Amino acid sequence: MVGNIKKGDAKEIIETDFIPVDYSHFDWQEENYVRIIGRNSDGKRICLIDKFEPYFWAIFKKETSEKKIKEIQKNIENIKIESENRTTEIKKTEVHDKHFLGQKVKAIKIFITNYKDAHPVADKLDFPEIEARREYDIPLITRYIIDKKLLPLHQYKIIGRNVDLDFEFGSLARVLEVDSCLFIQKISSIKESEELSPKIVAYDIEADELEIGKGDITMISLVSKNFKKVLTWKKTKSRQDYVELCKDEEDMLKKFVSYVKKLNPDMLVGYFSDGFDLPYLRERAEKNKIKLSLGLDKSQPTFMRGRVPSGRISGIVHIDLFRFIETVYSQYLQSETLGLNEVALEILGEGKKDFDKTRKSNKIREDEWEDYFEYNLQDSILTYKLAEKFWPDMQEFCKIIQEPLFEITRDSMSQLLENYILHRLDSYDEITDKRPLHDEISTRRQRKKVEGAFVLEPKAGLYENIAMFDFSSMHTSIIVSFNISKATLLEKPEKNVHESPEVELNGKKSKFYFSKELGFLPDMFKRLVEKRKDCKKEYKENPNPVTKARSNAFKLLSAAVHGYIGFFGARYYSIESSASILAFVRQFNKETIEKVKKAGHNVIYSDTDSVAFTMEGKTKQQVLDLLKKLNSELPGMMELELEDFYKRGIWVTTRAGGFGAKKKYALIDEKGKLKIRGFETVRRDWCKLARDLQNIILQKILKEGNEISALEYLKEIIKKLKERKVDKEDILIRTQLKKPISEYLSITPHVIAAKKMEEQGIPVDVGMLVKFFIAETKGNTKLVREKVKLPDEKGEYNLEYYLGHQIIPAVENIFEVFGITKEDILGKKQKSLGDF
DNA sequence: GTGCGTGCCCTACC
DNA sequence: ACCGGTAGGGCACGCAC
Repeated sequence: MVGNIKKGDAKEIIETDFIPVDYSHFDWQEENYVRIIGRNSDGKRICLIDKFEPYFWAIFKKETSEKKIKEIQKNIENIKIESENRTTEIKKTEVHDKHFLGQKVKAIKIFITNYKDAHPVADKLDFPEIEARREYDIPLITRYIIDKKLLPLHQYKIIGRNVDLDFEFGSLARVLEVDSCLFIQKISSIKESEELSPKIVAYDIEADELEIGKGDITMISLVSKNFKKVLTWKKTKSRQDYVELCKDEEDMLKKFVSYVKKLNPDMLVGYFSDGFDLPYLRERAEKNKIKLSLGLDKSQPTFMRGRVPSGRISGIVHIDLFRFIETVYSQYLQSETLGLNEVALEILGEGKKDFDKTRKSNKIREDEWEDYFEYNLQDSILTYKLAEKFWPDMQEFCKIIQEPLFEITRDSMSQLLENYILHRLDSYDEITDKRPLHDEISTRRQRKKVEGAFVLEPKAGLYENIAMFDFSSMHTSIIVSFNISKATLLEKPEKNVHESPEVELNGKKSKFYFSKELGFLPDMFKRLVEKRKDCKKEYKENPNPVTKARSNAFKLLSAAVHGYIGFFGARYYSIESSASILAFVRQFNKETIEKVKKAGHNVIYSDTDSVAFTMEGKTKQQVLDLLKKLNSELPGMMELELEDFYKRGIWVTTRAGGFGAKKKYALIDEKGKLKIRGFETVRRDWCKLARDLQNIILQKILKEGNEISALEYLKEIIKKLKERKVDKEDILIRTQLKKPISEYLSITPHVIAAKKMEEQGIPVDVGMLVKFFIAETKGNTKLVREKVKLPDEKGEYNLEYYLGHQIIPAVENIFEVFGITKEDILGKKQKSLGDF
């Protein structure tokens, strides 16, 4: 179905299929245009250009008369703003019946020449009849996608005319490295559409200094399908054919650009590349006085400021895979850090090559460079493989959220959800509410915390035959069932409305009321949760990477709803809603506990949306019947599910008060699979020795139902510790550095470790995991921090510390359940370290 | 000088 | 600035005795 795609033949009409990948906008003759880069099914790279007509809304107060509206419309049409180099005028206006926050309103759609004029024009509209001005803060591309329905990664049929490269859009279209450039005339959807098979290129650099641009870049690796390359200027013999020797750094940078052009990727993927590789390349290009013209329009990468700067390459989607994995996948990863090595090991079963690159390159021996190249190449190989692995996830998020790949791989969860909402408001005829400004954000941030969920204190002990119920998507199903949102919140109680339990907000106790007329957000969230259920079912029936990714995307979005409503940066923030939702959460949780008790069970534990209880001799069927009964009593779309049946479970006391410890338990299911929550086993800031020990002890106790062999095992480990046979790796403590060293008020062991690293010239970054161990020291110091040593420092581990502060604390409360005390473990008579 | 409460800090659960 | 409330627990520190 593809026409004869070639550049030239100005104005010729072309028809082609097309999948949008990269979106940007530009100004020409003071007007806004959108430029979309994508592919057709022949793999040709096509650029589409479309006109964008910017507009925003002015919403009238309820009682405004038709006459007054017409009058104001005229006034608005006459607005002119003179600025230094141009005059801003209103192109046209239209009066529409719309909805705003669920209310029917009359609103004027105000079309302006240039998107940039939206704010100044909006500021001019100070008519008393105008209640609000909205949508001047919607990003241009978002608006374009919503209005034209040209969704990223969907396939379309496009009819367009060849752009006259000599006359239209200045040199913009002419310099573009694409197969064809069309001005859009018609977009139509395709029924049996194809998916994009993206061309991915992964890259990675090695540099002498970690500070951006400070040292030379010694090598750059590039990996794509059937392609691998390491570029370097280091003159050393290499037997590997993938190593290409460049004259100098400048030549290497130029070759990098030319290889990227030759490979012609849709996506250029790095790992941490927003924060390291791309800005480094850009800086070094500048130092070498050359242009890093990676863009399809030969432009250099640009960096948008944000929490982390985002590196954008015109026409090619630059993806920092780390950022995407961090938001959408980190909760599923066991890895303690999200570094390339650990993530790749867990997901691909393959890690980085072993190479000590902490040395400056002049310290690297001639014969070691070969390994360094291989190390560098491997990083790109891993990045490439991860990109392939996560492509279904990126694709599904992109299709569901309907924002471009560049955005969805960098957005936080609440931004993703907000974009999901923005792209669906059209079907409710809703005008989008505004993004909070600085003052509003600080007010929101200053408010007192609202009371959260309820957690039941467990009674410590070993339990047999346990069942657990939990509410599915509890917060979201409460929102839907009680129609909770900013727009459905009523100012005062009315007849026949939803009423929240009493909540305390800013020191005042009150109830909140929500209309029973279905709100657009509750309706949208209802669809979201239903979609989540459908996709979960789809995945179970047909498990594959795509259905898994889709199911996961809807799961994450459903789970983010409540957080979004209470998030200070949200357009649809509503603290009254958030407080009400949490009050309902507490109420339903407590009611469920009571009902389960009343049915004759012993409720052991409960946290937020779950209840764990013993079977008390009842059959599984009886428990399922109870579940059915409880469900029949729940309102709306609220639903209680069976989490699972468990053979045994253990709850312990807190170290401090001897109360039952919350958020800390271990269960074993009927297949022998363990579910461990909160214990040191799952905490990365405990040493491996203590964690592994605790894990095995929990396993033995839960499998066997008693402590006998667990105790034997413990004694073995203590013996091994005392004989100093424990590996160094197993006694390392890892703690994250959450802020710069200087900002710490209290100087803890991990801060000391970080300081030591700094002294040794090891780069210390915020967010890094600091590794250290507690060593035997001379003198009579009490402070742990004075015994801190870095992993490669000489010294014996501190026996007393590891016994008294790692091993014993990790198991003490577990054995206490069986009436075995610390003294029993260590030998009764000895005050210090007894021997067995 | 010890011992305990408190604040800081980190990390987990949901 | 990028979901937030609930919770456990280690370490340092300062006050009470």
